[in-house]
Amino acid sequence: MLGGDDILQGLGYLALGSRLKRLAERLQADAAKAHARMGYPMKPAQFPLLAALDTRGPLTVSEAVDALGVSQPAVTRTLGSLIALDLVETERDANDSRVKRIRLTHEGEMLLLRMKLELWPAIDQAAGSLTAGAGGDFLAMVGHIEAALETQSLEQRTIEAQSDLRIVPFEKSLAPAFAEITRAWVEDMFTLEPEDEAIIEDPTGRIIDRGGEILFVEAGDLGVVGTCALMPSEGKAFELTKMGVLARARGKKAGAFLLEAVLERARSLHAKGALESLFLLTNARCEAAIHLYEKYGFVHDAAVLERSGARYSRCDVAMSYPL
Amino acid sequence: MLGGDDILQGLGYLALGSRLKRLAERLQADAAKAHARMGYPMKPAQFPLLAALDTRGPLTVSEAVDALGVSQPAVTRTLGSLIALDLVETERDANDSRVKRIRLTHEGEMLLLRMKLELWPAIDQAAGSLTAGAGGDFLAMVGHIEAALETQSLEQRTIEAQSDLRIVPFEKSLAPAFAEITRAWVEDMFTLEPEDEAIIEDPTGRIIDRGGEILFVEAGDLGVVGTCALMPSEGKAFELTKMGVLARARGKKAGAFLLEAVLERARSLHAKGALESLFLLTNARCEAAIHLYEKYGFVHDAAVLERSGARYSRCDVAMSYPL
DNA sequence: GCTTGTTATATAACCTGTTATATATCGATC
DNA sequence: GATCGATATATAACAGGTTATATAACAAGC
Repeated sequence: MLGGDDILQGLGYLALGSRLKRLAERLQADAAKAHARMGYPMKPAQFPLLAALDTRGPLTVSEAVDALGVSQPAVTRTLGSLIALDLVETERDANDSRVKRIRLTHEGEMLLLRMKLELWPAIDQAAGSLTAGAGGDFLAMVGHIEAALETQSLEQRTIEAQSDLRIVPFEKSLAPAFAEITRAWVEDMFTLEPEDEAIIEDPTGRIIDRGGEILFVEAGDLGVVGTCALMPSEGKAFELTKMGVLARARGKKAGAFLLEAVLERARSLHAKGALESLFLLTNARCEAAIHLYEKYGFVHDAAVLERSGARYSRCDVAMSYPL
Repeated sequence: MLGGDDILQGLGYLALGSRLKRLAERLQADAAKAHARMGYPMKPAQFPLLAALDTRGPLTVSEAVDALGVSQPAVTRTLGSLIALDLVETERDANDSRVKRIRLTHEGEMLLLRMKLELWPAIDQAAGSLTAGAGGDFLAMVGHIEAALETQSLEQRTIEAQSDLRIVPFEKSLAPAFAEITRAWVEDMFTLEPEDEAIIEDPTGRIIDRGGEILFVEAGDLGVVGTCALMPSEGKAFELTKMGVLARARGKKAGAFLLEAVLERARSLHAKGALESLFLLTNARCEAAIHLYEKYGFVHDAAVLERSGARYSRCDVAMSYPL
């Protein structure tokens, strides 16, 4: 059924919801087939309610909601379909006419008796055999996850796991931020050269319109605090350039976050055939930056230095990124 | 969210489908919340397709079906919603105009880039924390189950795990079978007494109409091969009686199966207040039967023998069932 | 070159879950 | 005892999965 390798598996925990849903659909479809084969007039969504009535005796709608852990409309609908099959019946409570008490009919009890003896043990055994040899008690793990979700929702856990860094793509209104950030770090360590000026003045013309990209990183309340560009060079070679993060955002790993994003874009452009090679030019005094570049896979490349190093007088280090 | 104890947990593997569905709904709902919080215009069902396009490049609809493991209409619908959001676009294949190739738009690529960096690692980590300490690798187990399902469907496994025994409740057309089975075993070991004759002649009047029950067991091609009755006695005491299985069905455990069903009915009647006590009368020569009764919880009871033993001359053993 | 089966995608109808909201009744308070 | 918030159930609309079937284009054989 699953042809080739499975994308959902590759996504790890991210796609767990989709994956469990897919698995659940299959299990329910097979359970429905088994019930149909035995001639039981039931849909799989109905038997949790039947089972609840069997083990707990008559229940009100609210009690059933509580016992099954599904929404109240889900119970109301299932109830309707079971009444249509004459398997359950309802009566209003004598004391409180809002509440409806659900009980099995005799027919329902007999059907349930047959299912419990004839089919359910087989399904239970079959499902058990699916998980056998999987290296643990699957039901217990599902129970553990349900309990963990009760303690703290996935959404809450996500918020806690999340950093406040955001990626923002270039748009005209961000041109001043691009200039400001670039000026800040260049003037801090070097002096602004004509090449810098030209790019800062017209990022749209020099980068965007020529097929390049500029990304920004935003750090929560601090707003845009960093930028980095992929600028087309000779042929399909691109230069990673103008990477800088404002001093006030140090320590938030904004640089690494931004570099990751830019490299992701470079790989995507490479996959589309728009980009064939990627290099960068820098200066040996930028130790932290060079360390970061190395960490993300850039390698020192003398050939690049020779070919393009003359663009900036400050440039004495060149690196390229293996694609 | 789950009030009190959870019926689905109590059902074991039987309700695994419903339970996984419930869990998946929660995970997807939380993932949707997280995406909404970040301002991404996406529904959780869409991101498997986006992720597939991201990691595999442009895909045809069929390739996406294959990669995601969902049905083709599901992909077609998701595709429609992503096109409406301008995140993907399609083009007809040049060679085969039936096939539609899906690719990310630039906007889609940028959104995906942001999600991949800003949110997905947090969701992945959060979901991972849910399963931490559950005593095993949950993802690996899910993968194992998926693989096991590929090998053999749950339905096939169910068929193999199933015996061919069935329970059939009384109806008029089964009165002759009731008589035949009862005659067979009584006449085999004893002689038919007036009490036997009366019940055999009119099971409806003597048992059913008085609130009793008669169940039959059917063994595949052999048809109905056994029966057993719950007959109202004094007050709310019931007698388990006329239990017999035809010789040709020996070795299929039909007796145990039937007894289980009858006791289930007795417990149900007890829960409703219709039955207060249950006893049976037999003869010491019926060793196999007595052994079975003991196995299922009946205990020898001299008081019962004294009170009701006179009904049959063959009776020298009485037992009662603790409720 | 027409027919006929196969393949790729689209559409329809249904299932079962959800959330949001309506309705009816209860219970408590003024 | 009228009102008003809370509670029990019903209804409506939507989400995302399914199966079954329709439509269009390709491919192969006569």
